[in-house]
Amino acid sequence: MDSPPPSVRAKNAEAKRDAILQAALRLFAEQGFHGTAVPEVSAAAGVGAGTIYRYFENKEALVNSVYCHAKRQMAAYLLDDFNYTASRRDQFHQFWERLTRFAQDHPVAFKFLELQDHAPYLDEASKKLELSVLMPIWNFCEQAKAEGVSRNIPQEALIAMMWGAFAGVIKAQHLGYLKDPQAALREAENVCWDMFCRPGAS
Amino acid sequence: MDSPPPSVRAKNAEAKRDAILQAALRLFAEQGFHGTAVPEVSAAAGVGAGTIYRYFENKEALVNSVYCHAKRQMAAYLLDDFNYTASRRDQFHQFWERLTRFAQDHPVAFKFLELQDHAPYLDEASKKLELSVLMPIWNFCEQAKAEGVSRNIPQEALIAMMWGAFAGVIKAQHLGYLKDPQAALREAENVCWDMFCRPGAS
DNA sequence: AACTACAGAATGAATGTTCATTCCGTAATG
DNA sequence: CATTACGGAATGAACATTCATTCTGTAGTT
Repeated sequence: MDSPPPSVRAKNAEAKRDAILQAALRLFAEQGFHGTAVPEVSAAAGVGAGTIYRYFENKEALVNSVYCHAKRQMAAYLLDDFNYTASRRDQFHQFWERLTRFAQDHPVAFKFLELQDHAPYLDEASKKLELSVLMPIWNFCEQAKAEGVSRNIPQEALIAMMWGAFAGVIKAQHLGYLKDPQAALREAENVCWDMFCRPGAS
Repeated sequence: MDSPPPSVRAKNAEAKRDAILQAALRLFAEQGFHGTAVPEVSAAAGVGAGTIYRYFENKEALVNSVYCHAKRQMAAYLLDDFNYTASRRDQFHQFWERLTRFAQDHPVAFKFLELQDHAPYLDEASKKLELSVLMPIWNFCEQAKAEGVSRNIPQEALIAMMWGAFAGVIKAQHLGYLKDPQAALREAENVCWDMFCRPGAS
């Protein structure tokens, strides 16, 4: 609708907003929401304390913006150009490979999202976005189950376990527990697939 | 050494200490460390604000006491009278059944432990206790691997995934996502066993 | 047994600190 | 020159912790 002259102002504003979001992401991921002071964020972003309130209504709005930004990024990695016609195993591989790549490219964002999961200060917009990542995985599991590809147990439990296992390896990697993270992640895919599919089926 | 008369005083003191620990456990589990105010804890425990500081040096010492208490409880569930002579599969079943029972009997403690995992304010005593739970699981996995029972992938990754999967189901249960939690937990054991052991081996 | 005096446990108002948010003088923009 | 954005000191609320005081169980006295 409006775009003719991306004035110097607008450019700076966007850059400043991004700096704040990035600093907040890092600090919230490291110290949690309540453990991070707003002036701490402003200092890390290289702006004045008051400036944050020009871009975000308050601390809660800030954390929700960070959350939505990170979640949208994750959703993009997961879904952009996804090939829904591939075999179940290949779709699983796509999911795995995409989530892995997101976690590698944006480790801080991944940690942040895990930490703030289901936090009471997340608003409707954040919760709605949460679903946008879950839905395609849910549908995939439902279809795989209907086809008899996956185990015949409640999807809720299966999804919870697979996500938990995935998040577990990533966390172990971040903590430096894995000698060869790349290899571990590759093997983890097979482990999770065996978890997912019927025993006996390869 | 000293035990003759557990005087009224000593009884009251122990009861009060327990009330504080229990209130703190619940609030920290629900709102996190930084999200919980000390006077909030004292109110929930039914004692004065100052009383907390008669029993704990400060807020950090309090959260560490809560952590150690909960972790010791978990360790007791996991290890007391464990039968190390059983088959690998039966040992696995013991671990699973014991952890499950702990999570059912003490859901708040389990949530607390998951939430405070690797928090920067945990002291040496807490970190040491952490190991006491991990060690026997670690040894079990090492032996199973040596015998060719488990998958031939790094234990660190396997343990991280199994713990993640277990914590995932429990979390799903707490969030009310599972229609039949008991059944889900029973099936989850098999899923995790398949995760653990060589593909093809039953 | 009834009474008194004492030690130390409990209390919550008071204290100093930290934090989220606001305000205003200054600088940059158009 | 008029507007808008900025930084960071200022503000007031909330917090962790302290401390002067009250309360309570215990031991000693009659």
